[in-house]
Parts: sequence; C-alpha cells; structure tokens
Amino acid sequence: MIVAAASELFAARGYRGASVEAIARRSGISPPVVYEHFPSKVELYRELLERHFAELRAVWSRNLAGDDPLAERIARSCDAWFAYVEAHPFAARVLFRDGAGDPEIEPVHREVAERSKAAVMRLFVAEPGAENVAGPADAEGLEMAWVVLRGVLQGLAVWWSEHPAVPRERVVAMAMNSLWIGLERVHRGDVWAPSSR
Amino acid sequence: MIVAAASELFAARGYRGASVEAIARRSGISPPVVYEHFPSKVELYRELLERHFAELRAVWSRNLAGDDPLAERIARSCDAWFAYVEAHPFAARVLFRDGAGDPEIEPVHREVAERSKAAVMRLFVAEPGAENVAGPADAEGLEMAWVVLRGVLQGLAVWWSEHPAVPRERVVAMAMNSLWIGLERVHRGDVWAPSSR
DNA sequence: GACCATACTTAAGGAGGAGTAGGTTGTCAA
DNA sequence: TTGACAACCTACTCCTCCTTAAGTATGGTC
Repeated sequence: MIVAAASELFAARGYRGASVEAIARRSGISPPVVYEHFPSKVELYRELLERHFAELRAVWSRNLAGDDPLAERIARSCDAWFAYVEAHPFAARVLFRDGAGDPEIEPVHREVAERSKAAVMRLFVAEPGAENVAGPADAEGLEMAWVVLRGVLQGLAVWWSEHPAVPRERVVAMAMNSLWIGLERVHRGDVWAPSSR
Repeated sequence: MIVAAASELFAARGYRGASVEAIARRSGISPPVVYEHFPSKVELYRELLERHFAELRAVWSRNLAGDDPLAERIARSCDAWFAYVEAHPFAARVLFRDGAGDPEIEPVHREVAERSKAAVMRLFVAEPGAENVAGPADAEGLEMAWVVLRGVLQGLAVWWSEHPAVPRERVVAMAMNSLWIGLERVHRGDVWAPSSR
C-alpha cells in the first residue's frame, strides 16, 4: 500500500527527506509504479493529507453531534481525537508537524487547514453563548479561538506521538483542562480584560 | 547584514526554499562570502535561531520576574512576547513555523525547544500552587503544560504574522483568555476530571 | 613602479532526487 | 508454440543547490 508507506516515511523524515525511491521500496515496488497511481510526489502528499483530514473530520463531527451538554460532547470529541492519533501515529505527524516552511507543500497544508477552520467555526457559531467569546459577527475572534484550539490539540498530539507511554486519559485531561475550562468560563462572560492589569 | 537577509528568506520560503545564492544576493554579496562567516548553511540557520531564541528568552524572563501577582506578570510577559513578534515578524516565523519535518534542521529546532522547555518548567515549578497543575514531581504534567503554552503562543504568533492588521491587545487578550483563566482555575484545584463524564 | 593582502567574483564539482524511456518478465488466448 | 498485453524494473536525463577552487580588482607598502 503506497499511501501507508508514504505516511510512515513522510512522518519520519518529512516531505523532502522521504524520497520517492524510498517510498516505492518500502511499498515493495519501484518508482515508476508510484507514478502510475499518482501524477507527482506532491499530489501523492495531497491525497494523503485529504484522507487523514477526512477521517479526522468525521471523528470530530460524529462526536460533537447530539443533545447532551457541550462539555460532554467536547470531552468525547477530544477523547476520540486522541484515540485517532493513537491509532494513526503517522497521520498525526504528517498532518500536524506542519510542513509549513516548505514552499512546495505549504499551499496544500493551507488548503486543508482552511477547510478545517471553516468546519470548526461553523460549530462555534452554532453554539449558544458563542457571542461571549467573540461578539456576534466577529470573524477575527472566532478565528483566533480556532487557532488556539488547533495549537493545543496539535501540540499535544505531536508531543504525545513522541511519548507514547503516557496514557490517553492524561492527555485528554490536559486538553480539557486547557481548553474547556477556559472556554467555559469565557462562555459565561467571565473574560480576562486588559484593564485588569 | 547576512542574518537579516537570511531571516527574511527563511521566513518567506523555508529552509529548503531559501538558497544560499538567494541569501547572498539579498545581502549584496556572493555565496562564497557567506561561507567566510558561517561554516555551512545549517550553521547559519542555527546561529539565527540562537539569536532569536536568546532575545525572546530575555524578554520573557525580564517580564516574569518581580513580586507582583502572577496574573500581572504573565499578562506583561504575553504582551512583551507579542510585541517582540510584532517587531520581528521574520524571527517569529523562523522560530515557530516549525521546520520540523525537515531532517536537516529538526535537531536544531529540537535543541532550542528543549532549552525553552527547561526554562519555562523551572518557572512553573518555582510557582506556588504548581502542584495542582501536575502534582509535585510530575515531570510529564509539567511538560504537557509547557506543550499547551507553546502551542497557544506559537499558534497565535504565526496567525498574527499573517493578519498584522489585528491590534496587539486583541491577540494578547485571546492568549490570556485561553491560558491564564484555565491555568488559574486549575491552580486553585478546580480541575476537569474524566469521571465527570 | 613592483609586491602583496584583502575582499570579492565567476564558474565548476559533485551529490541527491524527481520524473521518464525503453527493455524484460510473466500470463493468457489462440 | 507463439503472439499480444500488462506489469514492472533498471538505468538514464535533467535540474537544483551546497560547497569550493581558481581567478580578479583595490588599496596600502617598500
């Protein structure tokens, strides 16, 4: 399976470091066969990203749906998120260890990130109480909230992929402590303000 | 000034994308002159990272010192941090847009990150109430807290460098809302626990 | 004026890797 | 047995880019 081998190698060595030759060899084939399945290296990379992103998004939206209190849904989603990371360590590293900085794949990442942002922001907006975070039509504030969310989840995911001995519950608890408690409080209008300095 | 040109180009095109030729030309010289100042491209990169890191660390520890309440010191540090990012947009992008994924510079980043982690963790431990975050000798918990802190600050810094029109106060407020409020509550022992599900 | 150090240049060495051309093996049908 | 076809491989081309070798202008010194 080419995409599996590619995931592992991209995760381990980065986009530049993983040569098409190496990917082919690990798949038990030779480079030209790769080019019969994908038009170019960067397209192979894009395909890979798309797949992982789609799976992750499915996990996320499946768990966020429902009528339970938001706290439970978020906790469930976090848990499912890290379960996915646990089951697909390469996916997480390819998706999150950025790859920004490389001009060739940066547009690909940006595109996927854009769609993820749109998806999350729709959820934020649909949630009652969201206006306390950002104000009713405040796209900037929502975007920053997404940036924070992403920063925390990505950071923990990458860190965890390098410390697999830590039990998942701990990582989930840390994510919830960092995100939910702060967000919940903000949700109630209990914001930190510069004037309090 | 070679390092200035290198910062800009590394920030704009990444480590691989910024050729030594381009860096030299932007400095108004030719490639061999670069090699009279730095033994190799990767060493130039390291030097650059070291400089930015040292400045950022100085900013951070200067503002965290003092006897005022922790909240004020953290707010001040956040503000100074983003002021630095504002003044040195290239530095921020070089430092944070990771570069992980590239096997050549990954060790360099890792080394700098390690020292930053050590510095921040010393601060955490010195703070009364820290045991609520992580327990007395819980290196894992402290490390995760650092990961979260880094994720949020990096994420916001990179995002802000792409949205320079947003006023600094907003970004600082978002950082404080995300980090401080959650941490403060955890500080008091008011943690989210998996059993609450 | 001849010599030399300094600072820089152009141009080439050499490695690594994406993508391709053309040959080779194996399978199936007649 | 033989021909057609598909799948795959080796080996090559082309290109980028780090690094270095060798040469050239400038300014000071005897």
